[in-house]
Amino acid sequence: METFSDEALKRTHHCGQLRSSDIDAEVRLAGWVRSYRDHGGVVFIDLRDREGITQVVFDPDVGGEEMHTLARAIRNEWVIAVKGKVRPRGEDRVNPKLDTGEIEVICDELNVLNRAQPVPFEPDEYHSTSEENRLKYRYIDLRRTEMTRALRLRHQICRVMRAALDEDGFVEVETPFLTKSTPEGARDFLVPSRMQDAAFYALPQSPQLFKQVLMVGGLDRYYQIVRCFRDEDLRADRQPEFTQLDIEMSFATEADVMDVTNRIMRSVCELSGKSFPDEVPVMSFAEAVRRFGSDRPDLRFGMELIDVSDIVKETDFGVFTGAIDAGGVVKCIVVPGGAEMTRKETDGLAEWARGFGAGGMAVTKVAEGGALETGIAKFMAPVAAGLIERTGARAGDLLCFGSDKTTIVNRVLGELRCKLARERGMIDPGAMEWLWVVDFPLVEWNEDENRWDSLHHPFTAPKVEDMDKLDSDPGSVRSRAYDIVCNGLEMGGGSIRIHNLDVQEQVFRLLGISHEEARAKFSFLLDALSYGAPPHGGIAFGLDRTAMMMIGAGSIRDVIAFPKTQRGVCPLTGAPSDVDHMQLTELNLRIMDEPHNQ
RNA sequence: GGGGCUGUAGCUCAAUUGGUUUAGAGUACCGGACUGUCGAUCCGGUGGUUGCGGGUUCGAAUCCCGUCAGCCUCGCCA
Repeated sequence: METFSDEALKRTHHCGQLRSSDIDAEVRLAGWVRSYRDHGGVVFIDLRDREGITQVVFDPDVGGEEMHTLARAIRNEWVIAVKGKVRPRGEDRVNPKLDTGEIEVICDELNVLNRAQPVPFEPDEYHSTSEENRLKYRYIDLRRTEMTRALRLRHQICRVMRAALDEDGFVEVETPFLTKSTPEGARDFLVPSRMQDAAFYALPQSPQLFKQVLMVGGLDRYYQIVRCFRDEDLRADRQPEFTQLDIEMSFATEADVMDVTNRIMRSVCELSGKSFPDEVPVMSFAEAVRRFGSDRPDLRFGMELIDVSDIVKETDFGVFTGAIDAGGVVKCIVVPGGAEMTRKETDGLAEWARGFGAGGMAVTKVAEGGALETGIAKFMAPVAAGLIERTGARAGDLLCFGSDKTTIVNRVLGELRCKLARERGMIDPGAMEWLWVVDFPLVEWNEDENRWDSLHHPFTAPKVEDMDKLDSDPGSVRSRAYDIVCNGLEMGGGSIRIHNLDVQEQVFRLLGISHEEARAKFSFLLDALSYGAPPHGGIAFGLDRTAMMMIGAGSIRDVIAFPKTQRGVCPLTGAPSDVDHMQLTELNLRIMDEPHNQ
């Protein structure tokens, strides 16, 4: 083991700090060896810490033979501490790639703090490796400036969020992780109780009920940067544990929550050098779905969905007329310059559309003079002029049609416009298009279970003016929910909550939750509502997604220090793993089907 | 659970589409040379169950089947 004095660790500067103005200063640096260049006589080492890189020179004439011999043995990723003098490099030796490139440190005292085995990959900008390796050796991956930058920006984001909320009188309160399983929503992670046989805690999917109880408790304004847990399949933007900025406020309306949110996101964007509008546009759910086929529309490009049902029903094209007769719609999008797509490509769209439950994808191209050609051109010929006028399509454009039930058409064309925008380079990489989506339906019909499900959650308040339809026409009742969307990603969502016990019980009835079930699952909330609950509402943001967007990362794994793989495995620790038999016994648990998991 | 892509030295990739290749190169690592490099350079060397298991074939990294892992995605995620 290497020995060194405490003095060796007393850094005077970090590795990204020294400049020409520091020349002749006596300094101590410590860090990791990024590369070494041994010239036999003089040795150069690039020393890296989280702040940057400084070149250190080992010259036997300055530091002595013993130091020089030790310096020659140094390898990549060893941890060393040096003492020396800052000196200029001379004009022809300046390294413009480094912030510290005008100077170097000529070492007179070298301490090897720790050696390193050859690393599985080198954490510099010239090498890459599989994400699997990066996660397994995360401690090496984290040395990369890109990762350091991501984690530090994430920290800054949290900091400005806290600052903005603190300024507005919000109080950060912690809520339990060992809590009660909730009936709806995602699958819970369960934690067996040792003290109570056959009883389980659940890790919270969100602190929803606790924050409402805090409002009843008079906290008035609460927030928390908090971990949430959902046992569902993973995606690029979904981890089984993820972080939310969770907010709740009393005596608040939709506008109040949206104001606070806008202020926070503006600070976060300012910090990250991203744009945030003075006024965030607000769009109803119905309009978003009608025009963009999505409740989280990406406004960085056009290609809106255009209803052409009334035009094409005059044709003899059975696919369209059949869909309309069955109560569906025909809509289309105009792909600018899309006529250049090949037959193979447009056929590929039809195949792709089937993946979303559509029968296919009809296309046709706009030629010079407004004529249609290829695809379904001959069927559309009689209404070509009407289509051109309605859609505003120009020569060289491609028309893509969806015909089916309204929900399927919106879905397919909504996905299609995003896919084409991506693939055809129609997205300005620097654009940030923020949007509030409001007036969501309170419930949606669940075909499989034959019942109404909450769109948001069961505690979302219905709009006062729609209350009278709660029993007669639940599907048309709008809720007091709102989502904030950026570039087609849902960044956060919330609602004004139900604060009245009668209304809450009415909504439970609508959702098919019996009085007994409601008492069993949420008696604490129902009791709380009956003891003087103030009107209140709030919102929750995906912090990981926010950080991902601000850093421009492709996956939330890049802004999480220790993320899990798609199968929920942590490559670093190997979790999840089997446990000692004694631990199971203590919990009164037995593995039922051992081979199932092998 | 379904669909797609990927898997070859520690790492990043080749291997003329089944055939003189003992599966190569760069980098890392080991040894040597070198007092101004900066992704140092030069010389030499170690390093392989081609993810794993079957099969087809005179012959498989290459074709087929199965399986495992990673990524993307549908379902799922109030």
